[in-house]
Amino acid sequence: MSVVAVVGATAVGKSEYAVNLALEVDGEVVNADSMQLYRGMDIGTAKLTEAERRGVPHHLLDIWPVTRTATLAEYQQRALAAVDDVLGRGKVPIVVGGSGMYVHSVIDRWDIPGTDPDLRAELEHELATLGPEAMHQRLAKADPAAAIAILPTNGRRIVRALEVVAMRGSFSAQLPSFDPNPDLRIIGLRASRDELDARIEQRVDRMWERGFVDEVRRLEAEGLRQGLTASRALGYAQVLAYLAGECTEEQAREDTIRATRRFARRQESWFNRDPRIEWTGTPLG
RNA sequence: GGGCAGGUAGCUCAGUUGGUACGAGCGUCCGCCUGAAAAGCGGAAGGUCGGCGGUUCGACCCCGCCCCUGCCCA
Repeated sequence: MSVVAVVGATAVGKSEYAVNLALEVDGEVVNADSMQLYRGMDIGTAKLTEAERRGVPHHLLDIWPVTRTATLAEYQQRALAAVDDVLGRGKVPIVVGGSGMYVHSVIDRWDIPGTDPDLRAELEHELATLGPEAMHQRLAKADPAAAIAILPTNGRRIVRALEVVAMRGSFSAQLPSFDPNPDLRIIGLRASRDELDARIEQRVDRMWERGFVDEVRRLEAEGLRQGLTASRALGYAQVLAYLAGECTEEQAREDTIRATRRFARRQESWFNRDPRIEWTGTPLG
């Protein structure tokens, strides 16, 4: 095997599974979790501690400050470099994460158009003033196929489509292709709904026990609130709301559990589409 | 014991001057996803409108009694 990916819903046990696998096959972990990319976001992202990594090298953890806006193009570039580096040393890259798109950007080597900050800002502004319908109509003229694939209510995706149209002339709205690559194995971890929900609740409780609120407070001082991507992370967004006096701490905790559950459902529905995934139950632990 | 407010979807609440519940948000379920994705978005399922009786052609909306909740007065 040349590349392995470990995917699945949050809190299902991917990180631990990956370490075991790495020890078994002489592999190294390449992170594909969009939020573990951020420095200082440890408790809330359930980042493995140094000890828990048991000597297995982990790549792409803590590479960005919380103020940095994540871009998939940049992540992909670094992740592919990490994968190639691991392969070059004769080890097995194990791509681990619950961010479906991040995982696929690596294992399927998508061609990503990148982003133009000025153009993006302009389109965002137009979206705010004109509304999504008007923007959707414009997209319909520029790239009819894209307009059909994107709902008129989904402002964010309309903006991105218009951005790509401006940069590349068209936004090919095609379904992601799952190339069957014999050198690639994708392992999907899965647990029953009840078990997963219980694990999520446990994880959030443990976050609080370990001082999650203080972690958020610390990151807030480092500019977390201004970070476009990081400030929206599960748990962090809720605690920021609490710190701003918008809700009680207990509400923040409950909201975090709820939002995480919802996220897990979305992850399941995302990964269910990929026929290459070899599903397996969670190993005990 | 008396007064007031309220009992409508799993939760919080709208609503109908009596004519098939127009519901909303949240939750739940299902799905989308070409990249800010732990984000964004779409669809669906859920209601004997507290109970019983009465008035009426017809009541969730009117009347009576009862039950429950909260507040106030004794």
